[in-house]
Amino acid sequence: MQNQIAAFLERVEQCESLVELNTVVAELRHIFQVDHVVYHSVNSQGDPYALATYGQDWAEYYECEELYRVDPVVLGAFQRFHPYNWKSLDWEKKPARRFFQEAQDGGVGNQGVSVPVRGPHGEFALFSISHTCSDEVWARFLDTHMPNLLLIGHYIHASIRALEFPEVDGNYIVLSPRETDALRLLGAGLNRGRAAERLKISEHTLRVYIESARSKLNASNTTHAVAKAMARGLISI
Amino acid sequence: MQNQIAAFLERVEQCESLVELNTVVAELRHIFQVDHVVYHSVNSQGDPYALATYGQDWAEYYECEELYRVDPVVLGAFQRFHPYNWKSLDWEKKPARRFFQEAQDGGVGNQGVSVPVRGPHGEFALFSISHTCSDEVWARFLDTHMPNLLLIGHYIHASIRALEFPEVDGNYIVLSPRETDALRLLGAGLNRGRAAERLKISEHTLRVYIESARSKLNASNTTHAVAKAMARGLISI
DNA sequence: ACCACACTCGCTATTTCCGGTGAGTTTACT
DNA sequence: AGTAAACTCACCGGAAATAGCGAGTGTGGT
Repeated sequence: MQNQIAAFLERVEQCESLVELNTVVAELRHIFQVDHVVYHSVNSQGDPYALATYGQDWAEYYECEELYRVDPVVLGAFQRFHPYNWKSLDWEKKPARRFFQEAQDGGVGNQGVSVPVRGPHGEFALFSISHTCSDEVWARFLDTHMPNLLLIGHYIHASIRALEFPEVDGNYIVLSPRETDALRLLGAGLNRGRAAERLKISEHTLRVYIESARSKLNASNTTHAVAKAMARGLISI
Repeated sequence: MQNQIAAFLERVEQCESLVELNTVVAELRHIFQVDHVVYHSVNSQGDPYALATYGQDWAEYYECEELYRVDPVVLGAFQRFHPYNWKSLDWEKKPARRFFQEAQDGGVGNQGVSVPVRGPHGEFALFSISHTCSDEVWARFLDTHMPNLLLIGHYIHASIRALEFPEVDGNYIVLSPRETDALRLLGAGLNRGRAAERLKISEHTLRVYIESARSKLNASNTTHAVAKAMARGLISI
């Protein structure tokens, strides 16, 4: 089994198109003997991408009704780090119960597990597996495969990133150390006065850095500059 | 070997204190037969945490001189997702070359690999392993252990989170749709007037959203709020 | 039925930021 | 050895954001 998974990861890594990736990922159903496998970006914008083995009816219904706003799996993803069993989520609320029923009818299955995947540039995606079985069988499955799921989710994400951004270094922007310092402190909530104090320079000098960073980043104001710098991975707060 | 690693992951998961975790992680040196193992949070705020087997001299020097500002390993981490070989970084610039030399003298080793780890709440950490050996030997090591390193980094992070925040749901932040809209537009460079126009609401109403988002995020100003929201994956520009 | 919260609107004073114009020293690449 | 870029400092007027006081509606959960 572990060999099968290692081979699968390698295949994912070597995919040369999203279509190919799609078919490779769908094969996981056979490897794990489960009903469905899903990878989709949760992020509101950027690269909306979904790759699912669900029936088209359910997928379309989910999309049209914007069920991600109600789906406990998605909502729970924001606060979790490790792969989590769907059973551990809060299904008590009325909309959640309704959603669960509809998902069942849509063929999703009564058991599921999801892996949150966070990338640079704020990408956020979910890799999930769902199945129909008893709690005991499912618990055993999770016990064996939690680490594998984490790996698979990350490898799929990495592959998609590689396919979508082949030339990462094409439009590189380099901020000087002082510019970086300035944006980092501003992003951390300091105003110009305090940031200048912290860097032991005059506020005027600090302003020069902000403005040069702003012009490099083609940003219209400080907030924009900080946001762009974060999105490009030039700073982190 | 894979059994050893599975056992290690389990031990990490069951650690009941940071001290214990520290010793457990240090044992990785023996499992992998490498010089050093490091886990440290890169984030400026939140929970500055470091766990390293480096000599104290180097660690203190690094800290005092703020070498993270120059360290290509840290700078490269911001835009990477997958574990990356230190050799793949840009060591051409003068400060980088100097840093490399100093790190060598500090006993870090000439080879290394790092795993970026991103959590909810905007945590960002690096798990790294360094060693002294030839490129060929190192390449073989990476070939075998890349997936393991990813797992280990994530499990350590999860363990630290569990120890530091036993009550995960205490400090979770949810922005309302309008608050999200507001921060996204501000992060995209619009000023309040234009953002309000875009959302077809009065500027005053927009201001209310900004302030409620600011208070939820515990941010001192708009820039801070946008930065925090981005770091947490609540918005993306 | 009530409470909490999301959504919508307005005014004023104070603080902070933006844009434009300067100049001088040191460091680094070619 | 020359050029480019980073780093440091200063002034001023106008634009924008923050802080402080408000009020009213609609929805969802206990």
